[in-house]
Amino acid sequence: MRVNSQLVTQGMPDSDLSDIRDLHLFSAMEDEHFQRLLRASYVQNFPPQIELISEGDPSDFLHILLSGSVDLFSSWNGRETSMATVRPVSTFILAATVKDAPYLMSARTMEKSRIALIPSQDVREVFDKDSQFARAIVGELAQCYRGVIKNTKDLKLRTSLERLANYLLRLQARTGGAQTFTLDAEKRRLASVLGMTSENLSRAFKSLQPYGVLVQGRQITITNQQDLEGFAKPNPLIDNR
Amino acid sequence: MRVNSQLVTQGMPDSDLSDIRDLHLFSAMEDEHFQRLLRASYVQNFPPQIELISEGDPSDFLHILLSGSVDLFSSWNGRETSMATVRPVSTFILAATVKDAPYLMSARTMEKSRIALIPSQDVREVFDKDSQFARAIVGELAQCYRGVIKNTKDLKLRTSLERLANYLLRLQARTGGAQTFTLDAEKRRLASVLGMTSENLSRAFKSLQPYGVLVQGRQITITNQQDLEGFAKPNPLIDNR
DNA sequence: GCTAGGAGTTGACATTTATCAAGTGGATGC
DNA sequence: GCATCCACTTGATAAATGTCAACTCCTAGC
Repeated sequence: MRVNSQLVTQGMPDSDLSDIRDLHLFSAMEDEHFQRLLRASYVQNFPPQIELISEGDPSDFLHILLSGSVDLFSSWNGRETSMATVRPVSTFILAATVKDAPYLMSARTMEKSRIALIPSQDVREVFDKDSQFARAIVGELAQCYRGVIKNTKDLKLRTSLERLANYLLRLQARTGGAQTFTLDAEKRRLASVLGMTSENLSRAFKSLQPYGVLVQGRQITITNQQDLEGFAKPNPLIDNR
Repeated sequence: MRVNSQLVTQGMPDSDLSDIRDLHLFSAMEDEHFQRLLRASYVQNFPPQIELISEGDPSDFLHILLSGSVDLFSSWNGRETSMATVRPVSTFILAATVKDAPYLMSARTMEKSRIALIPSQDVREVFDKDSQFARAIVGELAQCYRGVIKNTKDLKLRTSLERLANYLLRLQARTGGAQTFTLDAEKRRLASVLGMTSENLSRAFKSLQPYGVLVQGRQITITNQQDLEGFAKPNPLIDNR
């Protein structure tokens, strides 16, 4: 145990350890298995704009973002699109890890980021031993699955203007519900997340002005909550995420 | 055991039972737990065009399609889109069941269908007891998750023409790889699955003609495999599903 | 055989979205 | 303080996609 403990904490501060342990994914599992998971894990700091993962690569590590932010994106035929933004503290690329299948998305840091890397092999081994862990993974995967389904509904059922309006309402709710709040990403990334071009996003913001949306740089003010909600028609089966 | 066995087979023929048992999801679990699952389950035949599930409903049953076919679709603000097609033998709405959360999609039979219904409550209970079952659910959910991610990439990175071209190549592969094969759904449903209108699908088929696609009703012939693949640029990280 | 209905197609047109090119404006670095 | 860079914006235009209406064609039902 002494040795394990030594290895575990090698380069991994207690604060990181407890951040990870507190994640829903790891909170219920046995201590021994948690130690086992971290045996060959390590934490690393990355500068901004570093590509951590390229889609198609074998999934060698389960990643846990401890601080900073990570963009998950995909490419095809010279085009690229942002699929999601990872914010601390959470894991990413869990599905590839448990299936031992290639990553479907690439990942790059958006800012200076601190990331824990757990060997996928160990995740799969512990997953076979620890039922609590297996159950937590089920919960996590089901959550992720439902998130992607909601995103698909957003994409297929709404115009880009409607997607933007609902995005703003979700962001407002997520940041505390105040009338004024701040975009959490560059507008061009936001455009890509919403499935549109930067130019179109610019125009979309203007088109939302009559519905009570004031844009000043990254700062958004909802001047008429009712009008915006009337236009956006948010729906829990799409927007609760 | 006698009693259980009696209950289990009540209205559920052995062929159905073994079809279900053979599913990856149930194949490794303990017999006792399998019996437990089926205790309050039943099988029902549905006519075509019956709405089995409405999005937003509580997820009372895990559904297993034994024969026929089921359309999963979603609506918002008077619009509707097909999300996926379920073909036998497979389960659907697993994520809602394990999360005990409302369905995100509605489901309707496309043809006469035979469906087993397992109380979600039982699924969650057995899932807590049977590690093998929990593990199988992880595999299933990860698979589903990756499927939806691929679909999102398809939607965001490709034009409707490219989506159709790749759909045809996937269908061709799925049906055995012959030059000629048959569409497995109405064209209007196909259009909705691909995120376009029927009218647009009609024109898209015409636009693919120069690339070696011959359409005769529901029958498709790929007259120039190379040209079509050159245009479609299929990619395993999007199209292997 | 005839009719009615519905899926599919087609054409004309509108809307949405992307592309390209030329700005603006603010932040950074020397 | 000034030049440079880069995100963002704006306008003009093109391409993709949706809408509406009319039409064809097949089939189910009588």
